[in-house]
Amino acid sequence: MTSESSNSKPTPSRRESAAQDKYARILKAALELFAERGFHGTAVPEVAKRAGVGAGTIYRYFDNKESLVNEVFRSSKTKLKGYLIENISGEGSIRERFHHFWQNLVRFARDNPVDFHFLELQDHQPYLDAESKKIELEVLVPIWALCVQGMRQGDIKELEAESLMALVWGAFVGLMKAESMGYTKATNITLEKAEEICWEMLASRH
Amino acid sequence: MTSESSNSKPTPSRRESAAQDKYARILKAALELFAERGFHGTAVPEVAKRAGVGAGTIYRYFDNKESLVNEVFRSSKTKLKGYLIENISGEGSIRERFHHFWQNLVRFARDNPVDFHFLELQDHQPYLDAESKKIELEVLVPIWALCVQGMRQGDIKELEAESLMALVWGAFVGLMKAESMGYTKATNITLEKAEEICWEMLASRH
DNA sequence: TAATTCGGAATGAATGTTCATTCAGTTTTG
DNA sequence: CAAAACTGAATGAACATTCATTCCGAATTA
Repeated sequence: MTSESSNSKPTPSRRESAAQDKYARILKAALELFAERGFHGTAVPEVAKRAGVGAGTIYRYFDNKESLVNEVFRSSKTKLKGYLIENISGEGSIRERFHHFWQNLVRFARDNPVDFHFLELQDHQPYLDAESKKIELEVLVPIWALCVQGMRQGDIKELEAESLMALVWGAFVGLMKAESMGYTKATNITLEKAEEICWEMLASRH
Repeated sequence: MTSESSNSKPTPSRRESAAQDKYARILKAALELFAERGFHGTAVPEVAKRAGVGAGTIYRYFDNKESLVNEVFRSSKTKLKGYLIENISGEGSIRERFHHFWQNLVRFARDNPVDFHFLELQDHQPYLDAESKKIELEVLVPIWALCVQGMRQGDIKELEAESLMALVWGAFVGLMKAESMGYTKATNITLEKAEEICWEMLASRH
């Protein structure tokens, strides 16, 4: 987006790397504030302050506030997508693949609590643009595939895949939300049990 | 809050009932807009317009915007609480009582989609006052009691009740959210299956 | 190499807008 | 008619965005 010589230079000149760094800092600051206070609750100059740049600088990297939040959203979703595809599309039983999926999800939430909070605890619909919606779907594809194959093999219940996914994903989010609200502590033990419990949601009886 | 004779007559003078009506209209308009655009995304004069009152009138009934959103929150939570306690605290097997709980939840979401959306699809934490937080907990009590008794009887898995509740509640919310995003349709059939699936989350293996 | 020039990047005060809240004047009620 | 309720234009604060100016690394010169 920011630097990027057409094809020639692999030397990222001091100026170029400063720009990359600045872009990243703005994105990070925006993520943190949006996660904490929501889109409308966050003032652009606050983002600038946290990123350590002038307010005007943000508009050199992003068209406007809405485009900023969309890039934040895509960045977080892409990160999530990266976590979720690990080990998933591969071999192994459906149960094993579900185990990988679950672990990936836990790992993502643990490694990136702010991204997770931003992605799940807000209603993004009103400002998402087409590209963001596309990425949103891409994230679901590998999980959907897992469900469908599981059904074909008879390991997973015969129910609309979308609904099953929503139940499992919702359960996980519910648990994380309960933790962030201080109702419970998502220990390793709890998460392992939750995995088993959620698997039972999917697993067909025998 | 608004009228309220110190102790004497329940004769709701024309003025009093007009006031009650106005109060209700403001609350309803605020709920709708907060559900749709969030707290910060909603302008007070918009609420006034939708309620069909002057902007200043809102401040005769509510101290400020934050107190308004808290009253909306309490109103919705109280409504939810009303639905949830029906048939729950009574007799019957744990499974039957779970069935009632589930039906109450479905009924609430069906009868009050806007309240449901408002309650579940927002991050309220930042503006909730003490009384609102208190009501939030009250809603959970009967469900918590169900879990605990179920565990004592050996019908429900031995896991922190808070975590189990979070999983089931989250699963339901996930399903509703998927529907509101157009990923799936929460038909009666789907909801019945979802009930069975969620019960299996709770049920101890014999 | 040291001095000078150059152009895009960065800045933050300035701008016009939107918002929560107030209040002076008007209407309704009893 | 006095008191209370209501109204929406007015107010000042906060906001998103702009833009005249400054800054800085690199290219050019000597």
